[in-house]
Amino acid sequence: MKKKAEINNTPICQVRMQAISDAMSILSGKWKFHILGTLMEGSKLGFMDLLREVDGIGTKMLSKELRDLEINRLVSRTVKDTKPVTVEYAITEYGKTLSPIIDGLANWGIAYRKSILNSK
Amino acid sequence: MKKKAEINNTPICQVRMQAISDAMSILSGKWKFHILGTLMEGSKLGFMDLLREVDGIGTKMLSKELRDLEINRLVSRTVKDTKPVTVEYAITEYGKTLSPIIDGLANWGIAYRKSILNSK
DNA sequence: GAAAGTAGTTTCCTTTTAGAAACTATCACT
DNA sequence: AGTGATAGTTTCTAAAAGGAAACTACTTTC
Repeated sequence: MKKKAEINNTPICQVRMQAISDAMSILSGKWKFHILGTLMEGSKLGFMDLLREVDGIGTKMLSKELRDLEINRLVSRTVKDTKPVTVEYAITEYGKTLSPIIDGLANWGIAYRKSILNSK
Repeated sequence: MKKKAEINNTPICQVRMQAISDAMSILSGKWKFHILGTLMEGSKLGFMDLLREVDGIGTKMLSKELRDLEINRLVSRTVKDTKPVTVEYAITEYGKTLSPIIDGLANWGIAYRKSILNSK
């Protein structure tokens, strides 16, 4: 005689689900992981550097994604008073806490490719 | 005199980036993690069970997301020849390999909430 | 003074994603 | 014969995401 949700009704599950939604809303979009991954490799990159490194991205998306990441304190933006004004984007200490997740995702993706090749 | 991408031009980085794209394309969408998380808690659930457990999802999305997960071998679908036909959805062994990632994401999301509260 | 590099913004358009509601189809119970 | 449960599909629509190209604005170099 169960009509309502049972499994996901526990407070622990609801907190977990909410946490996953939070994390995904911050990391969603086509480019976030690529930008973060690039900044984790080579710290302190300019806008044009990122535009070259992140294959396929355009200025509008790069600008928007960097703003999102900055708002969430995962990336820092520093304007330098150089001759032609330059901007330094870098990953923050807080942003670095994502690296286990990014590594996990990358390794899972690599294993996934292998499992497809092996299953043929 | 660098004009082209340097960091992400290494084969290792390209494989990593591709792997992240692969993983995200499989796990993208609003509901995948919720469905997987639910199936990890309570194995063997029917369509209507999932509809009740996954708060807010509709039949169209549930059906579509389950199909995607099944195609990627993360979820199994078994039709039982019961009186009114029932279907059992369960997470596969392969799907379970995602649990460290889901846990990582959940824990990061929980920490993120806390960091926001503390920074006030 | 024209070209090229810095860092973006704006506009317009297409594609993708998601949701609500209605519908199909089968079976059991009353 | 009507109600309610199973498991979906279909249609129509709205909102979000993404991209190409043009544009701003400033500076240095040729």
